[in-house]
Amino acid sequence: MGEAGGPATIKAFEERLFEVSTSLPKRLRQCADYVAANKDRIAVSTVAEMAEGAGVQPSAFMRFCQIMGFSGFSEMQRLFRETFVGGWPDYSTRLQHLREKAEGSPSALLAEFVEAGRASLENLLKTVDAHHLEDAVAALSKANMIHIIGLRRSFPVASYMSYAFEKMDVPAMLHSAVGRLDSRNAIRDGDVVLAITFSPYSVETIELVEAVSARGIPVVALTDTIVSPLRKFDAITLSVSEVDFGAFRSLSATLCLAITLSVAVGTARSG
Amino acid sequence: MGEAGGPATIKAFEERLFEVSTSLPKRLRQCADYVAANKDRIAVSTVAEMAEGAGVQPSAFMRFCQIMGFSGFSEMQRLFRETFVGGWPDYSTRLQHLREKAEGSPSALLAEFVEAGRASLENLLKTVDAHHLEDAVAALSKANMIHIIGLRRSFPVASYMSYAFEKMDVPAMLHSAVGRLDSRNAIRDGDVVLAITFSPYSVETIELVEAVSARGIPVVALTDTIVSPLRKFDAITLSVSEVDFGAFRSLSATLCLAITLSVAVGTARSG
DNA sequence: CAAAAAATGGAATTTATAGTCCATTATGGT
DNA sequence: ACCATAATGGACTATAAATTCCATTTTTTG
Repeated sequence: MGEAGGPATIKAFEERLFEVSTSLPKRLRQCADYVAANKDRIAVSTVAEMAEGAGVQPSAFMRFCQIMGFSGFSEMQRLFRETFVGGWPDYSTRLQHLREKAEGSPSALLAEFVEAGRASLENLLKTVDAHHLEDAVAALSKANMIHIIGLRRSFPVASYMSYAFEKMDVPAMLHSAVGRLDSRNAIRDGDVVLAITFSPYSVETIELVEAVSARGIPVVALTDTIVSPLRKFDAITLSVSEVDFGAFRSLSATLCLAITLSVAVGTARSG
Repeated sequence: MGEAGGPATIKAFEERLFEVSTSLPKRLRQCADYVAANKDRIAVSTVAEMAEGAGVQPSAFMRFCQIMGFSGFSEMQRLFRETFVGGWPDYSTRLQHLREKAEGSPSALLAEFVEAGRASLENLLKTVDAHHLEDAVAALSKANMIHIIGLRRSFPVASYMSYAFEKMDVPAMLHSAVGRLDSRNAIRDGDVVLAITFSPYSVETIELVEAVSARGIPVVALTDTIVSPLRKFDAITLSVSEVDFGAFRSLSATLCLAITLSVAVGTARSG
């Protein structure tokens, strides 16, 4: 205990965490990352729980506490328990509070979007058709190459899937329409097109689907409702309905479905 | 009520507390009063501390817990600790199990991602700093031009914000590094840079922030934890921690914050 | 490529805390 | 006022958690 004692405030704690985080071996870095993302849990967890969360041994977590400047876990925990005072109402109380009291402020807006996102996610589970999802995974898994098209509002989803496929060594090409270059001739037999479009639907996407569909190329479509124009073509359609707030959508549900599709295809291919 | 276990929710706890409070001897009533006024402390205190606060012996407090329907203090405390962290039992371990368990079933995978997304959203609401958010909105609202940079995994977020700003007539430029063109000279005095980066952090983004930061251009950063390298620079930092699956994140919380920021800036400018 | 240093995992140990028991004190009824 | 009953305080025990130690593995360095 010759140590003058570790950080005395959460702010100091964060600074120390950052300072230390640059030069840390594997396991201790895991501790740092987990702690950074779950500071609120320190107050109510045991070393064993924190260690498990970080995916390390309790003793490793202890070493981390010491590196942070504390004598051990208990001392670190004390900091968080004391700072905890009376704050932290639960989720629903806080949400309500933000909505009413902070009306017009960015925080209130955040509360609305969070709520819309949550509702969309819950809805997604109810509406997604398990068979269609499996069919989509099967089709994409068999493809020589996956051609992803999604423009404007759908572009974030398309680019995200492109990133995910790349990371999993799934051959995929993102059709981004940069410079109005049309790359539809890159689509060959044995390939599959993954089309993403939401109202208002991009004509470019519809056109592309129409063209490849006529050639007998399988199409998997990620779209909003059943009335989507992509329905006309003989595509495996996955529909997501986002709850929107004002004129904007948070895309939570769509991205959730997108990542699921990506990971499922990735594992199906490697397995 | 069967002795099979005490109240399972905070609400049930409060009801039981009220129900019981009418017929209680002196010391136990002290316990009830103290608990009613300090519910939040239960999660982070020991019996001894609670007893001292209530002005009774630890054994008296134990009896109180039993009268409330719990087997002892630990069981009562568990209720409060769990509702505090949101009820999720160890995500990283759960997702690890998912690897083996949900293989072959895309629907199960979807359910997990939905759940992860929901948890991330709840967590976002709890952890976002209202002041930083307001500062970020203020800074971006004053900008002549907003320069958005976000590569790889962050690119979907960057492109989404770019789309949203465009729709709201907010002057914004997406720095996409297409063709390795470096457009940092487009950034002028009076502009603001909005940098988005998540672990593993893109060097291009860090470099850009470093360069413009030195020139005195304000930077708003959207990043994951406080360990992010963007911390070094004098930026307004908004951090989001997303529950991830291997190398993948559903981005639900991140996009939610992104759209909030966009809409807040959009309305602040037009108002 | 071998030796040294650092990092790690797991078991052993220590400490703190919850939970129990019983003698003593207060309370209410006859 | 006395007995019966309930409530209380404090010491004791069991249990769970924090912390330490050391053998083993991994990484670095000459």
